[in-house]
Amino acid sequence: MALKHSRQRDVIKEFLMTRKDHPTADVVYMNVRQQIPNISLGTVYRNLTLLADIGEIARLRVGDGVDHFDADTSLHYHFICSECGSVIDLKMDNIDHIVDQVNAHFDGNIAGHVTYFYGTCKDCTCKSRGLAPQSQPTS
Amino acid sequence: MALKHSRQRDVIKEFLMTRKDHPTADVVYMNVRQQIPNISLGTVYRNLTLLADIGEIARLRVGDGVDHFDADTSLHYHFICSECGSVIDLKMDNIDHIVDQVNAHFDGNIAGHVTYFYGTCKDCTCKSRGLAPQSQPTS
DNA sequence: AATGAAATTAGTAATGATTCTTATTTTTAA
DNA sequence: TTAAAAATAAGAATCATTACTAATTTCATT
Repeated sequence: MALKHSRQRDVIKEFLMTRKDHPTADVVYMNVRQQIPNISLGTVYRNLTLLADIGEIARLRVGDGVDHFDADTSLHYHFICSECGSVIDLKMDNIDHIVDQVNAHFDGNIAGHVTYFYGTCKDCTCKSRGLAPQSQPTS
Repeated sequence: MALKHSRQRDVIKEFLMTRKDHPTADVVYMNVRQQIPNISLGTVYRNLTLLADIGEIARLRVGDGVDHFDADTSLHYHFICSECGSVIDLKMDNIDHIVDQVNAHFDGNIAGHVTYFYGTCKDCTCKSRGLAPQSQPTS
């Protein structure tokens, strides 16, 4: 099944490249409709899956029950805010060495690992201290 | 809302303690029905969630779209076989030190991290080599 | 440029895990 | 014993995602 060009896929990929906040399929759908109003949600899902399968984008599973997508496929790690749910890129060294610790006691083939960090992001930490960065009512 | 005793919850917890393969809610449901035939799937979900919330069991999200549950709440890591989907306990040292690397470049509060390993388990590695441990047809 | 097979799409139905609702039953403190 | 609070069974609802299908688009070959 040779890949054929599609405008829908182009627009999806281009949108994702403009965002560094790791949007969900639904967010991609809502934004891409500004350029292709009658695009189908199924088309968004299919193309996100296809792009992830061929390695052009990354699918992020961060435990919130919804898949996130990232146009940056370089090795990096993510932080998920437990309060607002935002997914933030982290600057840190490669930690693949942790796999070595597993190999020492494990029969089987380790292909890799998934690691993400969670806690409270800067904005939510400020808010909970009553130092809301913008004017936001305390909910 | 003071916790009240319930046989359903007891049986669910007891079942989970007999298993080290991290069953899903549905597997818990099917097994627990042998002791409480008319237990409801909703009751299983509610109690698994409750037990996880009070820390008596752990909820595992391993990226396969289904929650797994573990009666062993001590710190340990898991391996997920990409072929058969089994979730296996790993023996390895605490790797919480990886959080230190994040703190160096991150404004916000890191509460912890989620790490799991994936690849091919021992059994599936053997099978793919044509060394099926039991008599299994090549699919 | 025309042809046609393969790929893609829009629209919609289906799926599957999980949560919610409600009327009924169970627990337990007083 | 009683009654309020908690828990339950059964089923409906939700939500993300996938599957289906008929129509459209792509593109290598005429």
